[in-house]
Amino acid sequence: MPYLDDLNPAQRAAVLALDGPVLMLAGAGTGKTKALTSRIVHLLATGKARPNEILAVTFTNKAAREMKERVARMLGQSVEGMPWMGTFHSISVKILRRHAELAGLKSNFTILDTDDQLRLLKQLIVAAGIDEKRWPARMLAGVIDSWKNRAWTPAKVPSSEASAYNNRGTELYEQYQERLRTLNACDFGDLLLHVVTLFQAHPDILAQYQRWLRYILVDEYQDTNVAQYLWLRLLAQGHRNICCVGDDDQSIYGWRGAEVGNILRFEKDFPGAEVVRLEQNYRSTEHILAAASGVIAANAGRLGKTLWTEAQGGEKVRLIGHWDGEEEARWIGDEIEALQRGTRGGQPVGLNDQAILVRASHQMRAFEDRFLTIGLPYRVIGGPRFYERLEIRDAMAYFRLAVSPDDDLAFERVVNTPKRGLGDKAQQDIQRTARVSGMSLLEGARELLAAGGIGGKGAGQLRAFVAGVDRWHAKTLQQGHSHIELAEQILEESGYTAMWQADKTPEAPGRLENLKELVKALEQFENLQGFLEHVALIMENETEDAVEKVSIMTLHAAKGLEFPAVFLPGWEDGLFPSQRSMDESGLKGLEEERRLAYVGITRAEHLCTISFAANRRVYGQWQSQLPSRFIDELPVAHVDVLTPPGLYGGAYGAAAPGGFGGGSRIEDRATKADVYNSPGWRRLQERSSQRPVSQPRESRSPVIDLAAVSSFTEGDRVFHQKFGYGSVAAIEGDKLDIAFDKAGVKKIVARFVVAAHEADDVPF
DNA sequence: CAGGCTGGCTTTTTT
DNA sequence: AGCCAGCCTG
Repeated sequence: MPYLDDLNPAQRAAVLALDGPVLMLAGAGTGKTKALTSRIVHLLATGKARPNEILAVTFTNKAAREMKERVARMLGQSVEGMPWMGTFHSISVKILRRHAELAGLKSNFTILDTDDQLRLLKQLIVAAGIDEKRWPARMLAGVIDSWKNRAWTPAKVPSSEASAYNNRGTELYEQYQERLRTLNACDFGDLLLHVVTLFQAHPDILAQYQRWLRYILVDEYQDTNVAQYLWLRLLAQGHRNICCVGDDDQSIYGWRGAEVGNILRFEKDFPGAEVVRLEQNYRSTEHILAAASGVIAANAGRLGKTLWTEAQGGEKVRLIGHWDGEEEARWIGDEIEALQRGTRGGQPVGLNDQAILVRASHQMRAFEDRFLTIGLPYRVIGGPRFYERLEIRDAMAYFRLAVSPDDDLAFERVVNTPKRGLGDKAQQDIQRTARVSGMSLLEGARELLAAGGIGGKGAGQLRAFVAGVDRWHAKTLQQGHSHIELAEQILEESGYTAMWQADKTPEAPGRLENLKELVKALEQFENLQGFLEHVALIMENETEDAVEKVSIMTLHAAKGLEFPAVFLPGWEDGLFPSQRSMDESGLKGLEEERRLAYVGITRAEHLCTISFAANRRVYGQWQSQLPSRFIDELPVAHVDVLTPPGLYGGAYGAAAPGGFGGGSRIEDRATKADVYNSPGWRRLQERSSQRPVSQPRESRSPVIDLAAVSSFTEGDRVFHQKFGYGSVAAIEGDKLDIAFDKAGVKKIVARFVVAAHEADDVPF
């Protein structure tokens, strides 16, 4: 078994314990995925299970894909034969399609995304005569989601929740479920919920799956919610061969229903469970690990793990304070360039190997602005995703309508997009006609037209729209017709493409580009149906870039990733830990924030730089900030303080041995006199005075595109990917001051913009 | 029906 | 400060 030789003792123990319940506590960077995949390979190699008898569950498609690839690589063959490897949701859909009728659905039910869900709820809210302003649909969606996360059907919502959504929550939840059933649709929460209720109501079906799925593996167990927990427990009750992998210290999704409790009480749920701890870290230096451990140690109720590494030395975690957020961004930009060139000492660090991890996405802006100015390539991870974009959702609605003409939500979305002269009045008439006759909106429209119930110009256009849907639908039923051509035809004939071609806003060219990409994505599918099914569950858009870029993302988005150099800006109380988190969830919230800090630090392999600013604009108001309480928890021995003494912040650095602060209570930091007289603070001062704050660097930008510099003159019209159209107001070397039509004046490096006329003819 | 104005909100996000 | 939704006006 060559794959076993590759493992350390703990990993091997986790792989060899095939039977019975196993909890694999895998710290950051301890080779968790390796152990997990080896375990699957071992199950197959020992003949304990056949490929279709292993249930391997992850949260994200990305994790599922990664697992598939790694197992395939280790086996030297594809994993086509492992149908039960996927996300909770994709596996649930598979189960639910088979038994849809038992959940009151047809097996071709559609899966609604958040947007559809919200529009539906809005309708119910209006119908119930509730002021949507005071009681927003988002709130109701949140309430219903949290109930579904707890596996509560409308009947099971406890009376203690009766006050939810102005006392109308339960009632609306019931109506919503009713509506979904009529539409033959599910939201994401339903996928899990229906499977759980199905298993509970039909022991025979459950037993069948229990018999089938002899071995169960679960990744990121600390992120499971109650519904997922029940889902797993029901399935695992058969053979009790369940292996859950997770790290309680990395549980950061409590706010969306994840229960750390699930992992904490695993041993109670599964008596006799074997617990294996993976603690040898292969990712980070000892200083980085020590810093992370120092912070997380402040959390109570941990299962407890101590990461260690054989790696010696390395750089300490760096800590620096700045005057404000802009200076912080400037300094980090300089540091990144210095690392890239290798002028900071040590090997050059490529931009792909550097990341900035922020608490909240609005923090990204300062960095984007700065990087645009200095021409530092960056990529933002986790922005709006491809399939969530307006134009993609519109196009998808057209496709849905072609496939199922009775899809009312799709009908509503596009009946007047592009504008067909069908305003509120016309649409309400259609709705009413449909409701009265108990038909779909499309049929309602048809009937209304026949009855002459639609006025003047709208009538002709609606007739054309209905005829279009009929035509497209007929084509989806024909064999041998190219679905790609059909898609193009739909976008063309509906006037949707033309709508964007006529649009002169800066986003229009990009949207046309996206539509082209959408059509291209169809190539990988047999037909439109297959494509729609895929998109409902797999909302992702991973683009591999040829150009090296720094990554900017939230701490949440960074989980599971690693980078040689990591910057953690904005470590200020209120921002990180987030005030809102503490207000809403108290100590629990604070502890989750602390785990977020732990996740952040442990992303770093070699260099981790934490920073904070003394002043920051919050909602447009300048505020003076205190350094994060987490900074007090960093062990002094593993941190280099780069901040000039007495300058900014200044509140960190009390005398307690081993840490910067004596505690995390605000009162502690208020006694500044003590702090400044303390040995700890003097030590900090001595250390930081030995080094310049940041070495002066020769001025920046390795690559200057001379062609770009010379090709603009003042007054030129230009186009920028993010800011749209504008005119050149001033030129300074390779930098342009551009007055954007929408975004105001910005300083931008010339190679980031194109002449406006070039942007105009993006072909479609 | 467009376009402009005002008022309210503002953490994290996968499926 | 900036974004969005809803409202009013032309």
